[in-house]
Amino acid sequence: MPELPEVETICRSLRDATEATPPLVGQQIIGVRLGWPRHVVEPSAAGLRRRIRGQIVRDVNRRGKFILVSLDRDTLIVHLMMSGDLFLAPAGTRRTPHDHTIFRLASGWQLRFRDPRKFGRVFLVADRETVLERLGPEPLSEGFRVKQLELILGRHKRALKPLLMDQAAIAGLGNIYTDEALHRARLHPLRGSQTLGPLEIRALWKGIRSALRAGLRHNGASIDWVYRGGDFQNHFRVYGQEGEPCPVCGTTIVRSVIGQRSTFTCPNCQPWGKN
DNA sequence: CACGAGACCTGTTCGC
DNA sequence: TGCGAACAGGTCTCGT
Repeated sequence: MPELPEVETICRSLRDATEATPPLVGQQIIGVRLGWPRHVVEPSAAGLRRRIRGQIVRDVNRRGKFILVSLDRDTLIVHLMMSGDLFLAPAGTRRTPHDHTIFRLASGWQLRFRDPRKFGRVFLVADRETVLERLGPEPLSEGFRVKQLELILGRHKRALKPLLMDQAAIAGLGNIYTDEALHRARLHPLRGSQTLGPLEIRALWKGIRSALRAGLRHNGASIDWVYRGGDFQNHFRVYGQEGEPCPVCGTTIVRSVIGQRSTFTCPNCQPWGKN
């Protein structure tokens, strides 16, 4: 479930109290259960258990697709990968077989990392930059200007789609939002990054931001059995819409495979070969 | 440097 | 109904 809007939505839900759950900020971690120790990249499982005990959550933020839980001395970093979810639950609540990593809180609540496919990752580090240093810019930040996108596109000689999904180029885009952004920009995913004209670069910049903002407005997308909450899946223009009419021109959306990922395009709005 | 294939995992859905 | 294949929001590593 996790691209930038879904991860951001989860961060907000953890940071802020709701009628159902307390805020994570201010809570003290008193223990950890590691049902799938391979989730932990660093330090060792034993090191994580020892170091995290007693630390209080000071803030919850996001960088790219990473969730950053600021503690007194360290930062707990979680990457949800394909199937992860991070949420608060009362200690008494029954846990599913996929609630592998559980942080026990002094309040009696638990921070649970549920991850059926077990691809997710957990870090506990003093310097978060050791994990985040390779990430590209935040596409929704103030500083992300058309000029910066132009530089990124020009630095490489790659197809647009794999470049946009490269977290070192731009942080936060995944398979869904890349397709949605390219459709908004009316660009084919296989266009060479260095072949775009000024108007196309501006259109791509707008497309990226508007696709992400739309996702955020709907609290992200909930597709499979994973994730709850969001309903952006009901507003996809091309992703998963093979055989359906393009909402812009009515042409039938087609599916192809690019970089081993399903890719959805409108052949009319995003022509290939004719430009 | 750019790209494709394979690995890492489990669950759901689709076709026969 | 049953069973295997295909597929899933991500990233890493290896070979060309």
